[in-house]
Amino acid sequence: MTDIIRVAVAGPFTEALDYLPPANGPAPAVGVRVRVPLGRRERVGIVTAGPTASDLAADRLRPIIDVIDPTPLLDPATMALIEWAARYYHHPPGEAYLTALPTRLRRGEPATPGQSTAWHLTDAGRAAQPDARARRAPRQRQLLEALQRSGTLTPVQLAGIGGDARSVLRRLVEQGLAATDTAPDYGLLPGRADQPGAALNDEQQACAAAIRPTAGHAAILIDGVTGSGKTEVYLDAIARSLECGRQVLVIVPEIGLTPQLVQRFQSRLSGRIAILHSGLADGERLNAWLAARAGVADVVIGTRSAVFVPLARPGLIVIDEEHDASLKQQEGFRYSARDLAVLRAYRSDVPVVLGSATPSLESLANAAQGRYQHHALTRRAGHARPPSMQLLDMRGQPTREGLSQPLIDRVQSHLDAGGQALLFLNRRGFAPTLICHECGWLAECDRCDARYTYHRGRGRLHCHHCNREQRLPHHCPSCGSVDLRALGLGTERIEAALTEAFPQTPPVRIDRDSTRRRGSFEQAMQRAQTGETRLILGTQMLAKGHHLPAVTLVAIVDADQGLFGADFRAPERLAQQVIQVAGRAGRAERPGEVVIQTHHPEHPLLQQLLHGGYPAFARTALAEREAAGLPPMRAMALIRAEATDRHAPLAFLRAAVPLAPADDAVERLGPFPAPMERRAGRHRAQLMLLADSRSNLQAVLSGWLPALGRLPEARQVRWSVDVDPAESL
DNA sequence: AGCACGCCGACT
DNA sequence: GTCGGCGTGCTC
Repeated sequence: MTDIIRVAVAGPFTEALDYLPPANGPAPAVGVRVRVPLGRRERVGIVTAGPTASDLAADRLRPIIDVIDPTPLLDPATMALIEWAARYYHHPPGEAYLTALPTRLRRGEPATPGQSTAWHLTDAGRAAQPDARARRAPRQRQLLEALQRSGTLTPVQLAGIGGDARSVLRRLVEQGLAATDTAPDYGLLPGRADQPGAALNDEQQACAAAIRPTAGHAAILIDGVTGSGKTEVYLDAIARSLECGRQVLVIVPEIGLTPQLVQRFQSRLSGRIAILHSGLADGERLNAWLAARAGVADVVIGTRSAVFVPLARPGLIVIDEEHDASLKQQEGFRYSARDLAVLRAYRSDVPVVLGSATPSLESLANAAQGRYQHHALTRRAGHARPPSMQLLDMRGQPTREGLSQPLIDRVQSHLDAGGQALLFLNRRGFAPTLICHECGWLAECDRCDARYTYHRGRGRLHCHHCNREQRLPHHCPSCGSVDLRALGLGTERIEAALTEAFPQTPPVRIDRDSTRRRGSFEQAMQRAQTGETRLILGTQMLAKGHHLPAVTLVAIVDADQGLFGADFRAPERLAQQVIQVAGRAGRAERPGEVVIQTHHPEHPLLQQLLHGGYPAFARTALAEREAAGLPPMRAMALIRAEATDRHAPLAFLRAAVPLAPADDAVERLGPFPAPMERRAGRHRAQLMLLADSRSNLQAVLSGWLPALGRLPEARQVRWSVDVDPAESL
């Protein structure tokens, strides 16, 4: 038996691979990156164990090519978290390790931060008498004084001085008065702590008091209505953590990591802040990651993947908008940043805070079972009162492009009273369907089982599922009629209807189409926030975060689409959307009003929301999930398969069923075709597993999945497992 | 996932 | 006679 090193490399391997130690030099430590041969290629991998014995025949072993890191890149806790996640989500560990690393480290580049030049005075420079300086050119004098004042000058500070400071400095260096050195530059943002926080009310105080940075692990769910000041509680807890010398990790949904949020953190906290999100340049991302790992950053604000960032001195983890589906990766390594953050906090023995105005049913169930502390923030900050909510029965109502007369009247009266109105419709484009009035032909995408959405502004048909676009046909391809009509509602159409109904008050539309240009979202929001525009309409994008204090009316244009979704989570999503959008209204002095257009005013979900708000809805929804045997009461996993061939996905899943380990504790549903069977030219099917316990589910998956890859049918499909799926479509 | 090998169709 | 299509199989 030869001593080998285990190395996790990207590829379809369920385990790390065995390698001989490098020919020249000692065995690399666990946690360092190495370059290894794999087939004809060379790969970067992470050492996960060794030296140890191999089960493999010696003649199949190849040596490590070289060792990249002098010291471990990943600490044991981070490695254990990634290993655990790879097993739990049944994803190859090598891929899990590499997705946890910034691109540059993945490619094997050195783990060193950016460098910046800094200038300082030499002894000669310091010794130069003030009067001697006085004889110098004014620019030189200015820089000498600046160097004297601040000790060193960095490029950022130089930019503040202006002019061609660099060439003046070069002169000073030539004269021996100044010298350069290089210093690591992690590109961190300074916390300025120059704004006082609002005093916490008693609810916020009780909640903040429960977050004790040095008292070990606790999971705290902050269930706070919009405007109740969750962020103030986070900031209070973060500041106390920083005072204890601990780092804080804040995880936010992709869309939540806005400059405004960063600004707010900077203005309220001291210490250095690192930002981690997908929009960063490779170098910036590497710097932020290294700063977190080195303990140079005190606060790390990041999206999903930041849950894996190593921390030198972890003290607190915050997950904002914990209900948000974007915290679950939807392809490849399908991990939940929220769930992993809770596990990580537990293992690091630090508190974790989960905040939302509309907590996921998962988190509410955890709270009910005593695993999380549950803190409700029921009062809005300042004098803002909760909005009143009202259903508008659409049945039999005449409508103008989807707007009922009562809704138009409400909008008018709010505008008359000097308020702003916000209309929410979660469907962009002009209309979701284009139909031939002569023969009934529908404009359908030829790659998806879906209809084209008609975008009038662009004069095109657009499939929202595969992004295929087409010019608008002049006449029906089936019968030749020119009477093609738009059926149904989209934001463009509402915009047109509003423009006509309120000619004096031009609306601003905020959706992915209208905000495609860089900065146009901020611009539109600006117009809404300053009151320059008093009619605001849009999608999803409106529901998140931004304060619109002058909005007094919020209208949900069409609640019906969310009531009968195929996904069992559709009602939860609708409720969250309604509450989040409603939360935009009446945040200032004026009371807000929320109206919901529906053809199903008697629907229990709407009735619950209306009379008991989100908590009442959640109670009912949890009872329904319990009765139906669905998450969060039971654990779920999906096995998905897709292929260009129509029959292959179902054939694969049917072949898979008999290989499943017998276990009565795990219920199997399907296989069945996905609700939208064909998408982007691929046919899709799935098989659902439900179990009373996660460990039963895991046992079945572990005993089953390895056999699936060996099925001949597996070669015809792309298949994947999704543990705790966020969408079961 | 890559990247080879290998065994059948249309081309300089 | 080759160039190249993508089915099949392997990587420690």
